[in-house]
Amino acid sequence: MTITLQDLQDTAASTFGWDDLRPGQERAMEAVLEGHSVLCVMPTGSGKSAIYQVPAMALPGVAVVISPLIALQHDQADSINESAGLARAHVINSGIRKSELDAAWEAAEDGDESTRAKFLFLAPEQVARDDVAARLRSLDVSLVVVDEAHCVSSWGHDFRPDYLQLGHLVRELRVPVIALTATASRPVQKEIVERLHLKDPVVMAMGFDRPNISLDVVQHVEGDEKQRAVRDQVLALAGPGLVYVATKKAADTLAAELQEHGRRADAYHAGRRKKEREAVHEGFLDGTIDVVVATTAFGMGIDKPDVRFVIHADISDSLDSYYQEIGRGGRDGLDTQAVLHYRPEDLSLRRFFAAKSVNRNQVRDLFVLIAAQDKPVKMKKLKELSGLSPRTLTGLLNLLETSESIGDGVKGYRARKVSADEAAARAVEQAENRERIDQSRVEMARRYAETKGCRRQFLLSYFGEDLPEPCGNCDNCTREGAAAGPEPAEATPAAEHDVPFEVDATVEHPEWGRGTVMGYEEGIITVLFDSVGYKTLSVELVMEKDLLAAVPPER
DNA sequence: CGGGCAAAGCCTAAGCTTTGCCCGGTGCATTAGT
Repeated sequence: MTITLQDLQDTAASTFGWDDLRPGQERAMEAVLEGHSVLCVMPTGSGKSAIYQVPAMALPGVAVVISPLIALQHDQADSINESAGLARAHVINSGIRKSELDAAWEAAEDGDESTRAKFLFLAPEQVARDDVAARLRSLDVSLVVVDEAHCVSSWGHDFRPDYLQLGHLVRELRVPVIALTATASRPVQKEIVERLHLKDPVVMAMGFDRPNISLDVVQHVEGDEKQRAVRDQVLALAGPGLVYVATKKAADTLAAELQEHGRRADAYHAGRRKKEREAVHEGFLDGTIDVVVATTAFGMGIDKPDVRFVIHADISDSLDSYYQEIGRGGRDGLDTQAVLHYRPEDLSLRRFFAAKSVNRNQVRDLFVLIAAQDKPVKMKKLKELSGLSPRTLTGLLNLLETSESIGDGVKGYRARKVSADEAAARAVEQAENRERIDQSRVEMARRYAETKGCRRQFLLSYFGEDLPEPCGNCDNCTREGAAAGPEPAEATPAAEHDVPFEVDATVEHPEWGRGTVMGYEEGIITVLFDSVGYKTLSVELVMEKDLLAAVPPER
């Protein structure tokens, strides 16, 4: 039986009550029907979920949906089951009772297509289990969906290492993959495609610009004074809003202060009880809480259209994060404020978090252990043999695998022909690259905070997009004096066209190796180097000294 | 890396500065003990 676009439209209408599919949704679904994988970069609330829900419902098999937060999985499964009027979506995780777990698997294995489960929601940690992976392999799987796919790129070997193992599942199942995310710069998109082993994917990225969000940065010298400024600003602002802070303690303190001043505010961070977090989340959605003061814990899955301000009391760890956070404002298209309160000292905490170290001896020992096996060795066996914690083990395996010292573990890990010292060195190098890149992302956030040019041009250029004219909706564009007079700041308009390399071109630097041109801004070229991360160079200097060489694109 | 707190230091009693130390974000799963 061949499924047609018409079938999908029928399913969309009959099951979900969506009478019209948007062109972008149709294009993505068509690609899936043709057997292609799809990477969708679209803002929350733009109908991203439909892209997998409709085909999954129409196709005979089961869609395996990978999502980072169990709470989110339940919400999505519930909403599907409500639409379908039948339990077609099941959640599998450690908190589910045995009986329900059995029921979920049985529903997925059901021979009767009219009652068979259509969706299984799992976190990557589940997929990483050999028994779960084996059972998934035995199913008739129609699709693999990776929700919040940017996590594949941002959560490395130390936090949720199982995220990096998702590629194995994709390789084994050989079905179309739909990767969904709200924000992913070009390099992040590239990393998602590589990590998930997407072959020839259809990439659908909507423009990043959110012109209704005004961009401001307020510079501070003293910490106390910044704290007061943030508080006073929030007190003066109307409407639902978010305040991002760097630490849990700061979230509690500021929320309490706002409450004392009569604001309906509350704190959200991972240190609070589950019940409390849920209450804050719900209160924000239904309008009983106006201001949520949060750490990075708050964000994913929040779909509230009328957030009027997103204030950062502390700078984010990257512009990727920053853009994601302010992107939670103004989804309704109305005027919204994004204000960053900046102190250079705040960067130190971000640099601290970006610092990741790897124990060379530990990697070496693990490699020696794998090399000593006479046949490919499974995760479970390695856990016993090495005595390492699951997280450490997975993290080290990721490093050894991406640095190509061991095979991919799908049928067990096998050492390649390298010496143990070489393998350890490569793995350490791999981790150091990652750290340099993360540190350089912090550096780009600093440059954003300190730029004298149009903030939006800077941000969009970071995401590989060109905004030809200054936006007129950021502090640098509207500051007194900046707008007055004929093009005062734009002293070198001619240089704009005089760029040595296209955006996205591959270039080579004698010291930093290969990189990708990210964009231009005020006579500065930004290049993301594979091993050292973001670097900015003067265009004039690059041209004068021939600092960068063009690398022809790969065949 | 820097903020914040506690203890020590200063040098003559009560209060201020310096020194030393620890801590800091995201969530899954799992385990021990009620």
